[in-house]
Amino acid sequence: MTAKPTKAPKVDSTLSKGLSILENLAAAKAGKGVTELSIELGLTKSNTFRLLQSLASLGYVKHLPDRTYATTLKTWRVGRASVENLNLRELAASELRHLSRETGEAIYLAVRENLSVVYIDKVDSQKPIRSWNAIGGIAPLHCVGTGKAILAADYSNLRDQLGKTLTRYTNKTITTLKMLDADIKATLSRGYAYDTGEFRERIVSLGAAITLPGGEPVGALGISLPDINMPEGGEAQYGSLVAKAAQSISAGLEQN
Amino acid sequence: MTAKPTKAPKVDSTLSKGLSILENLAAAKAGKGVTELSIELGLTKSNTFRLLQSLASLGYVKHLPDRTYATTLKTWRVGRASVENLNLRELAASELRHLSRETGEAIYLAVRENLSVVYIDKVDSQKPIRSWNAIGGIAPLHCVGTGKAILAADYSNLRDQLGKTLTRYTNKTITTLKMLDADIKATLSRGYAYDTGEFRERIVSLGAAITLPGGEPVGALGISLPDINMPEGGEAQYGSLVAKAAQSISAGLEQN
DNA sequence: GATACTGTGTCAATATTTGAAATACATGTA
DNA sequence: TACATGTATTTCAAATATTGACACAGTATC
Repeated sequence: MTAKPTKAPKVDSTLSKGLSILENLAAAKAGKGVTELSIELGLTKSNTFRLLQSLASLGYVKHLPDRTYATTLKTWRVGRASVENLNLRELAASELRHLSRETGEAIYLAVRENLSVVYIDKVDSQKPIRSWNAIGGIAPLHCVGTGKAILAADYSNLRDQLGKTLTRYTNKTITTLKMLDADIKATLSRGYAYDTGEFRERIVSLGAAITLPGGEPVGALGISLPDINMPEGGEAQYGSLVAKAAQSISAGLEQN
Repeated sequence: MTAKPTKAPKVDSTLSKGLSILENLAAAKAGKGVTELSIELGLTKSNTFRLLQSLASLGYVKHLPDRTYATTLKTWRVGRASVENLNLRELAASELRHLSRETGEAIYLAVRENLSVVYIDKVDSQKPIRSWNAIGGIAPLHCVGTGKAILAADYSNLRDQLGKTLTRYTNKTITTLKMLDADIKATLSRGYAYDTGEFRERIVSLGAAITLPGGEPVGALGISLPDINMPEGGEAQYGSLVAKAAQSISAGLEQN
């Protein structure tokens, strides 16, 4: 599926296995034993054991008293360092709060990663009925507000990377490039992207891209809410709010 | 320094080198080239190159157009996941027991959920007259010890999410942001939060936040008791007890 | 105390990783 | 344009580091 079409990957197997253990452990609620891990990952027990030893020596996992293994916070620290150097979060923080205050809905800061957006920061909704997405969560580029905003900002490049048909998530999802072309055009003329429930049933979102001086998108802001929370004329209102906020951050980048 | 005194470490070198590249790249402000990396890490260029290829195939680093390599957000997501599954209860269990032994009062472990704290663990009071709260119960952030401690640890973010006026529960409840500002300031200087009966009439509580190395709060410890149980000078005594316990858990996180 | 699981250690076979050196590419300089 | 210098890639044979099978050691369960 993620096969590189032109090149043979040729990944170092030790590294690959070690990282897959780390991923598995990081995603686990509780520690796991050698046998359990080896089965899940399709490795031999000895191999799994040795890799765990190595990861433990390196400080990435720890050996719990109940003889299971779990990730340490080193994993977290390494990852955290990498987003800190992308100081978008800092730059966007005040606008996130502003949007939250204005709308009371969930506000997201997202960046693109391949054909998805990754949420790198958010402010939770203050309303009882709310949409939910964890920081670190991902969503497909072609069906959420933030994603479509980024897409629109770099469409000539990104369009070709999308497959011929787009994965459907709801009955509102845009699944053909032709339909997407029209939607992107509308997005550009409006100044914000509008997702009418194309990823999650009944969850709508508005998004606007944060761009570098040259116009290259580095991320996007989004407002996400259950459709029943949407007030009369909310689309235009929230849309222009998010667009203005994104513009303001983009302007801040200029003087960097 | 971290040498295992009894055992030979015997770490898989490929894994070790790969992770050190990842660490180095994550800590870097900008992308780095093969040569630069190989020199910094004391590896040969070929070796570095191959490992970078592998990491790229696995999605942990990306090859930028300027021929340098930088970490992707995958690194961050893996780490983030590990924090979300942090088993706070286990880590905090011994401190909960310790606080219970020292004070005999009800001890709580809480995490934030939007503008409330949720109690995820507790040790019941051993005294006949006691306060009570179920595991899974919630309380507003702005009026209990655990909540105010968390608030204080991330005030710049959380302050704006609070409404203009705060819900009143007792005649002690802090209901304006201005008053809250002052209380948070006092909390920070003391090292623990003090609730004088602001949520439940005549139930006071002390709280201190458990924080990640960066300072981000992941939860809080609290002691809750009927005011008539409070001994002479109990505020400072219990306050510093809970603060010390929370610090100890936080410190435990560091060296993970 | 036997059974059936786990986790941990050993070791030879060999597949995998490695470093040196050759090559390609980019950029700058005359 | 040719040349020089600095990168990034590729190749490939050598050998080391990794691997899986198996043996062993704990623990829990019956």
